Amino acid sequence: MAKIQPVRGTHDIVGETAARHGHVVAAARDCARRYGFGDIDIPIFEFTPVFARTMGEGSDVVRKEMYSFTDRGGEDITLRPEFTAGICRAFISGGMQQDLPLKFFAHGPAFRYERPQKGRQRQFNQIDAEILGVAGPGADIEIIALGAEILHDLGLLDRCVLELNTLGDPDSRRTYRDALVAYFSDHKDALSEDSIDRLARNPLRILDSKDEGDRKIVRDAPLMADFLNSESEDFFAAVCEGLDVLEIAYNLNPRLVRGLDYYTHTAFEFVTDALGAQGAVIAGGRYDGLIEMLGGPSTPGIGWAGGIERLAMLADNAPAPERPIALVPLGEAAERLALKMCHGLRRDGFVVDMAFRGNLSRRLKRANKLHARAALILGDDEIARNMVTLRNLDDGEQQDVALDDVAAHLRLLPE
RNA sequence: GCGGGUGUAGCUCAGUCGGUUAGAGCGCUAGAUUGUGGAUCUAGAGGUCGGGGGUUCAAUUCCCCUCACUCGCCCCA
Repeated sequence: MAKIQPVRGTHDIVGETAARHGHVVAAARDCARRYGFGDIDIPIFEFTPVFARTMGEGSDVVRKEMYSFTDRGGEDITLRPEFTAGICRAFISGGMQQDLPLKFFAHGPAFRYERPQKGRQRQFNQIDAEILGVAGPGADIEIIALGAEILHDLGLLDRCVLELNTLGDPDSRRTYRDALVAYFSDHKDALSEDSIDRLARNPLRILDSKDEGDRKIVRDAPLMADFLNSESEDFFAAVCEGLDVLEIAYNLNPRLVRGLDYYTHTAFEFVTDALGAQGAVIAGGRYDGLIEMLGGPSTPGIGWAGGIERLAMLADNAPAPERPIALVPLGEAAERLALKMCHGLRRDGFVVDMAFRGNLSRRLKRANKLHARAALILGDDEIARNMVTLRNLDDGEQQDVALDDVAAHLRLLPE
């Protein structure tokens, strides 16, 4: 390591990027709040089984992407690769059964050991929403509507497509899975190497293969729709009907499957073609058996996660930062007075910048670089008259303002 | 984990068919302007040419390895 470097797949988020990330989180949380979701903040690491058991021992995430380690007390710990399992664990440990239904919004970093690409880092940030304790399709409709509304608020909804599918209840899923295994086993010699591997581990995934040969075989594969029992069928119909009422467009995609074991019924992805291979910006589904898997009371759940980096790359409607007022003291007496004035104006709610050093010219240059609306120039002349020079930096107009009237005059300035 | 591309100043990039002190634009610093920013002009700072090894009289340039980014696969947010 000649030059000090960030660890592979990690990024420093500063400046414009930080503003965009902040905007995505703020917009999402604000929207979630209007939908009645409360904030939850969970640990960044958990005992490894929390993720290993729920996501599935056969899933890629568990098999090769987890940041797991033994801590100094000998505990087997994993940095969270997602939020859902941790939130369900929190639900169980916190004894929250009596408060059902619960609606949670969370955001923060997650970790997966993968090969980095644009929109895919090893430490990445997610927004996350979960509804616990609602068995009916109302939760599915609301959670998808929330995702759509956040995309709308970010100005991205018309650049995304909602892909929708159902995996049915566990019974339906199991019979379908068996049928798929039977079908693909008959065509095993024509399948790609990857898909032969999937056949053993996660046969549903073959439906999603990009391999040309696989696609041909998939074309005639049995369809989930034909294996849904009537309850699952009715459930999915109700979800679709709700989305129709809300005029949320969706694309029924029978090949949309999820890689994690805990999903049942509704599965969905908001995808974009603007990010290359990493098209999913918000994705999730129903996971009715998950909490039980963790040893909790049988409790239905549904949720989604969104990639903040991906959303931030697309969303260009972040509000411009508020333009500051530059305070420019000249001389020692002025420094002291300005220090106090600066504090007072900030307490009054103004965004105020006071450079730590420099003459008038330098400080005005800095003010200009910060895109300040105005400068308050305070020198011996002004102090003698109990005034301050207020310079509008957009048009160069200057006026003398009494020290006591500064706030009032600043309020009259255009943004 | 597999395959392809890229890596030269803070940023965006030229360039060297192997040969003295490696360039530009933008940005940065200072001055013209010791109390007036943006524009202009002048000057300056800033590079072990991603890192390590090899070939050679000589490597930023050729070869090997490695690291990082990037595109696709895999997987996923």
